[in-house]
Amino acid sequence: MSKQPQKITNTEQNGVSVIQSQAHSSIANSTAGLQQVPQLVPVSPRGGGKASPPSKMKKTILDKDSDEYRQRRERNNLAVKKSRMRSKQKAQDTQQRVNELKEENERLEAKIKLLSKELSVLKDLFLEHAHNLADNVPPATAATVAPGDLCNTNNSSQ
Amino acid sequence: MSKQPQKITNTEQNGVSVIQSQAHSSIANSTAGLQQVPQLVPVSPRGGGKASPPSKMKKTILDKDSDEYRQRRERNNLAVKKSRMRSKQKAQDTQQRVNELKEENERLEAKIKLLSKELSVLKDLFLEHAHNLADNVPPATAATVAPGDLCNTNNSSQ
DNA sequence: AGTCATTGCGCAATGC
DNA sequence: GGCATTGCGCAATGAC
Repeated sequence: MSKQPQKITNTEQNGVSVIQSQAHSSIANSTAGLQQVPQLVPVSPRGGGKASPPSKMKKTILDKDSDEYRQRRERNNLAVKKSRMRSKQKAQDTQQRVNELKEENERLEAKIKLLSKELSVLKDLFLEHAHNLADNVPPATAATVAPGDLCNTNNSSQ
Repeated sequence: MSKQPQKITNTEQNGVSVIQSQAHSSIANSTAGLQQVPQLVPVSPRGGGKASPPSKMKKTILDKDSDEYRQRRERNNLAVKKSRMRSKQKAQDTQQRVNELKEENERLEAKIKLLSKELSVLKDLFLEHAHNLADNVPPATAATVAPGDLCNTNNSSQ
């Protein structure tokens, strides 16, 4: 969201475009030789001889052709790649976890069904028996059971 | 500590795409007034009469300064952004799904525990009663129960 | 001050 | 032709 009718394409600095190149030297560009043309080197930060720490200015402009720059880039590229790989892996793992959990869920649900069934059978049996007893002789332990407590097949937890 | 980059995978943005040759050039881009050097025309990829549609050669080299090019880029950038947003959203959703499933899992597990408990209580009661009966009078329906079937609290599915 | 890790972004190739 | 995906490099920023 947000797009203006403008074709900006570049990372401009805070007002100072730091672009510099040229000198297509050799540097081991095993990657590829690039070259940019513009050469805009910002003047020194401040004509002053002093440098105030609490200041908030851009640091040394980075030289694109610098050896260090290239090295830094390369390292970062590597790090980026690593990071992305890891990120992707994680996403994949998460997805798999979902599948596993789903399976587990089904398993549990099946178990619940089974237990419920067992329970209901047992309860019915029990009730039936209790009736029989009541029909003939006064129950002994049967009455102790408190059927109301165990007879709710529909277990409602929260 | 890791490895050294040694691949020549480079598709730098600035430097044109290195399709299959080592042609690269181009310049930068800028936002404000920076001139570019739109002079970059890779030679024809195939030296031949070409003109065969079914051929698999690169098409006209794209001009960076072309209006259409810019437009195409802009569109793609938009699409990319959208795609990435969606991707991220999806990952997030998946993560949440994991959480939900985990919760559900716990719930189910608790329920199982409860049912198991109920079942065991009922069974014990039942057995006890059966014993009582056996002690006094020969059982009637109690024998029909086949305790072995219902007494495995530890339900082991597959 | 120095390093790696993350992240937004644009480019280009490629898959529909 | 067009959008969607994806890998990649760059740069800013975060976390040590």
